[in-house]
Amino acid sequence: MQNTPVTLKHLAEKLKMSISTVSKALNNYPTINEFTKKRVQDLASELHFTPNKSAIDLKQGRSKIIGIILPNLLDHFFTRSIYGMEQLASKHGYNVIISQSHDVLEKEIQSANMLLQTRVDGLIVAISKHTQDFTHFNDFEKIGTPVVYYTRNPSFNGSCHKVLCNTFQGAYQATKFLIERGHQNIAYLGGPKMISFTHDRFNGYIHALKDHGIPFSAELVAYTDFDKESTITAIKNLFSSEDTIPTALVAFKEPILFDAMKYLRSVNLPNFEQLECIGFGNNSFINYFNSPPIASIEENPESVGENAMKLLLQLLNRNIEINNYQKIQVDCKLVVH
Amino acid sequence: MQNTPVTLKHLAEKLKMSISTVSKALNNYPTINEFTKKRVQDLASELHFTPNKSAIDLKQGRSKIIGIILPNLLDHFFTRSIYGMEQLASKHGYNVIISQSHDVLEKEIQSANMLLQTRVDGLIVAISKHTQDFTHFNDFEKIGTPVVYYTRNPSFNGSCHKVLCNTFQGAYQATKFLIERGHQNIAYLGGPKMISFTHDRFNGYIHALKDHGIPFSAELVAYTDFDKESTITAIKNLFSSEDTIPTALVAFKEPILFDAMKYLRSVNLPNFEQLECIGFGNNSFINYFNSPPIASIEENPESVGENAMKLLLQLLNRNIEINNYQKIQVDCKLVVH
DNA sequence: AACGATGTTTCAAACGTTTGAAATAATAGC
DNA sequence: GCTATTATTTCAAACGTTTGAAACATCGTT
Repeated sequence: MQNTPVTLKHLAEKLKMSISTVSKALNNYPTINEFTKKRVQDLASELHFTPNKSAIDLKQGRSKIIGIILPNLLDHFFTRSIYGMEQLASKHGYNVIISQSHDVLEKEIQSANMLLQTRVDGLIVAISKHTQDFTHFNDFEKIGTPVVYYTRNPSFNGSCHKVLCNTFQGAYQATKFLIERGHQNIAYLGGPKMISFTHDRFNGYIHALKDHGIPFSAELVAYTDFDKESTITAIKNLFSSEDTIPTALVAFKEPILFDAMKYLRSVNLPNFEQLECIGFGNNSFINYFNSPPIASIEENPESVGENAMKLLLQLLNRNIEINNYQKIQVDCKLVVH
Repeated sequence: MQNTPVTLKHLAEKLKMSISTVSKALNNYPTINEFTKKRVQDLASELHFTPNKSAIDLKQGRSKIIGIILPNLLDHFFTRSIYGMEQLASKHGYNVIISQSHDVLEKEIQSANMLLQTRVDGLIVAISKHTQDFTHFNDFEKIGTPVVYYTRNPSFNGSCHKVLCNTFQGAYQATKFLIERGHQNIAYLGGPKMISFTHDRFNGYIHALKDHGIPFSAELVAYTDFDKESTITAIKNLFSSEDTIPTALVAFKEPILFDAMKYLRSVNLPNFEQLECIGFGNNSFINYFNSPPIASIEENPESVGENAMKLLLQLLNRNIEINNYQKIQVDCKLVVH
């Protein structure tokens, strides 16, 4: 009933050899005699020796930890992206620490400081929607810790590494799909204007219209701030004009779309059953919907996460120079239900 | 453009004082002159001094980190429970490291070892569904690190700390609710038999029937292994007998319930619209369902998480002796939709 | 018997902190 | 002007590792 962890020193004393021999034996140094190695390793596993990570990290000046800061864990996009990151990280001997900002700048700064103290070897971050100032992230780069931004595109131009969803392409594809199904009046329901990709998505929508010779109508576009009331207001606007009643809808994010559809059903929109909707997300619960959206724009979060981690690992291995800023886009995929 | 983190030594040299003075000034020791403190603190923040956590942890023999091992982050139960844990932990100066086992024993052991090396101060764990052997967790207690099991009840009896959902009470309430709405043929769709609370839930169901004088019928009970096929088989069984067609259903977990409802709708079950269902979970997407279950059993994961963390903190502060094993149950709440 | 060569182990410093004890400085009392 | 007291700073060891350099052991050559 030992109450304190076994150390190299303990092992050394029991085996009557020096600490360095024990250390080297455990790390399989070629200069150490094979028989000695066996003796050491046997005792180590017998006593459940577990090296003290703090000591190693301190000595080595690295932590083998990747920090991840993201808004929250309730959005499946993020949890799925974590999956991609973790897989790759652990394959390269890194662990991850996840910290939620809850989309609050204050908390994001706290998380950053925590990870700075932890001396993470690298940082992957989906910034909060309020982040305009980036000094809390610059601190990492100042000490040589690479930072990769993902999903949420920071507002400064160029001088950072980023991995983004090709959200333009996603919106384009969805719009095109609806056009090809014969729709002319396709509405676009956008998200908060402060989020970077709100505009990219809008552009995808616009370009698809243009490429197919469909005139753009401002009456078919509205924005919501994510909350239910604001979504309903937007939807009311979209469906209020006499001449251009939407027959299809592309929405910024599925929960918004669901709110919209629920509302439209509740007010008995004429031709509700004919209305064809597509949102970003591909939420797994769509399977259970009674009248699901016709398709979803799958953003492949696992792949986004994996790409972000891959880039970070390349930066850590100096396969890519830290100031050779990269921008990677991961394509979306239209999933028809 | 400094490329290495600022240390106490740097500060000491710049200020021409000893490292200990700097350290004590930053830690606000009463013996240090106020003016000195100010000088030190000013320079520290000017140079963005960030203490090296590895060094502190090593010196202090603790990490101020709580390890959390759980099956996955895709289940909202777990992400919501994390919220409760994190809140409380950070209030007490602890950070958390989350590690997913993906319900695979192998990965759970890996996670445990990682956290053991990290020398977490405490561990909270929802065991994988295959965990029978607990040696990888006993290693923590051997070195005095308290372990709290939550949600998933380990199979050994008594000698561990645990925080569980009062899943018996949840099932009881749901069943009672259905009885009071006039149902006599209430089916129970259970989960995998290896998961501890499958049986507790069944017992809740049984006791509610008994307390209200409704005879138990084995034909109204079936089990699924979580996958869709197995759920459908179970549902077929439940609805196959002539005399006892269920008019209500209590299900082990909402996704299972959704699969079941989807199937029943697809085969045009007579009186499908009258069928009243309740599942464990209270998934937020139920809001968007066209014909939602009549109610949900809300397991209050935030509260479960918070209670687990609270217990762990009490163990860390020695407000509760480590071998004074605690069992805490958190009540469920029936949410009518 | 002395000499390398080779194989194996140990020494000792370092990583960045913390902290009790010791040293020094400043001040007051007489 | 000396001592006692108090305020402030510094010393030095320690936490558990890693690792290049140095030390030691063994053995075959000549």
